[in-house]
Amino acid sequence: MFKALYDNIRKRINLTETEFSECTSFFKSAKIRRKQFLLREGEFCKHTCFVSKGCLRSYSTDEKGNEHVIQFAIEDWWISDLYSFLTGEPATYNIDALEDSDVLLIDKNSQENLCMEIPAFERFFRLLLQNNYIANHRRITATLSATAEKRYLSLLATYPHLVERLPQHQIASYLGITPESLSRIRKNLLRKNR
Amino acid sequence: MFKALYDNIRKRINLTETEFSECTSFFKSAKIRRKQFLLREGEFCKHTCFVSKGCLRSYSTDEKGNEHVIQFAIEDWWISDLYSFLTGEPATYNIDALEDSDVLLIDKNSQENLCMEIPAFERFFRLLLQNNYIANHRRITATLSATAEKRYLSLLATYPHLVERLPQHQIASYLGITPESLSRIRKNLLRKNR
DNA sequence: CGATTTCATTGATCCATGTTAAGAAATGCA
DNA sequence: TGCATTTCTTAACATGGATCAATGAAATCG
Repeated sequence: MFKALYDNIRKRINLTETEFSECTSFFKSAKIRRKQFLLREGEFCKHTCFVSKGCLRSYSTDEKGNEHVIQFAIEDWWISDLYSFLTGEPATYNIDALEDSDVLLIDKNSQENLCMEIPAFERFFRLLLQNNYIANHRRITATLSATAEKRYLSLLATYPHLVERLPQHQIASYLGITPESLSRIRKNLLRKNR
Repeated sequence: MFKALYDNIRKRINLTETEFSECTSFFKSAKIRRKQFLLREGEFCKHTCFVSKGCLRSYSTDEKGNEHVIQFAIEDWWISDLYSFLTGEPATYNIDALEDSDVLLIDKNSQENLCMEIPAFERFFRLLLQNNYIANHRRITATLSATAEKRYLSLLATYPHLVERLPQHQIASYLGITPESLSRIRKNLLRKNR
């Protein structure tokens, strides 16, 4: 079960086998069934979460009750409300499962202890933070300068498997448009390609 | 000249007078005249910048040549391409001055040395990072869920002085709309308030 | 100071996306 | 298996914001 985590970590830092088996004790594993919540808006985000199977998403809800997907996380991805996790403020996002999922959770204390024990993890978690940063960054630039169609194409190019795997209205929500609009955009693209 | 910096730092961490005068030596001061650049897309962002007088902005340019303002920084604000600064990748933003400005610059090495010398600065820079994080976060949520009018009102409520001080087309660019649209939105709001 | 550029406003028109509503297809569940 | 729910598509219409063009006002510069 920890194999996926090991591979994920090794993509970013070097660890001996021994160090890795040490590190696993800082994580707890959990199952989250479809539609179950890992975090609700207003709660405190205590964990950073690694997805070893399934798919989670984070999203916010506006006054009209519309959901806006912030991030998807399938196998080999990390997810959390990093802002709440870092600051200790209440979460502004919800995190729930779109599919029955297996996850590994590490809480703030464990994260700090792990960094004490194996300093390479300082770097690892900093890199996770940076990735998150980059993602936000890209998203802001994309929303400011690209049409929905372009953003869809870019998502499709970067994560084709995601687009195939998830319901279209979730993708639409991520892109910041309605399911109807996405449906139209797709139809249009088909027409163009013929 | 360092008074503004001192006040800014003291808002976040406690420093003795001695520590502060030590810390000033890590910064270099500079003047940036209106329309001059502090950073251009593609260069490496080597500095974090504190504005003690004037106003800077960061912005990206899309394929059509349109500018999209990412952030404004007037007196008492910090600005940089944090992503480039952190990762060492080339900058994706430009930073230039909207008014003749006085700034204090600290480069990456100095920042690290400063943290070694006065560990409280670890916390300080982490807080700057978090602020940036929060700003991005708010921006994403706002663009996903609020109309241009609402975003304008919210900017006006949070930073009224900014909106008064800057040319309207810069505000429009920050909001992700054209100057014409902003002009109409304002006209509309006036009508509503009468 | 006048000349030039930048900025803000307005109107006309266009287009992308939202809204509402309905039905079809797929999926889940009893 | 069959009914209920979820998902996707389509269409008609509404709307926010973009684009284009023109004008006047304000700021900047030589």
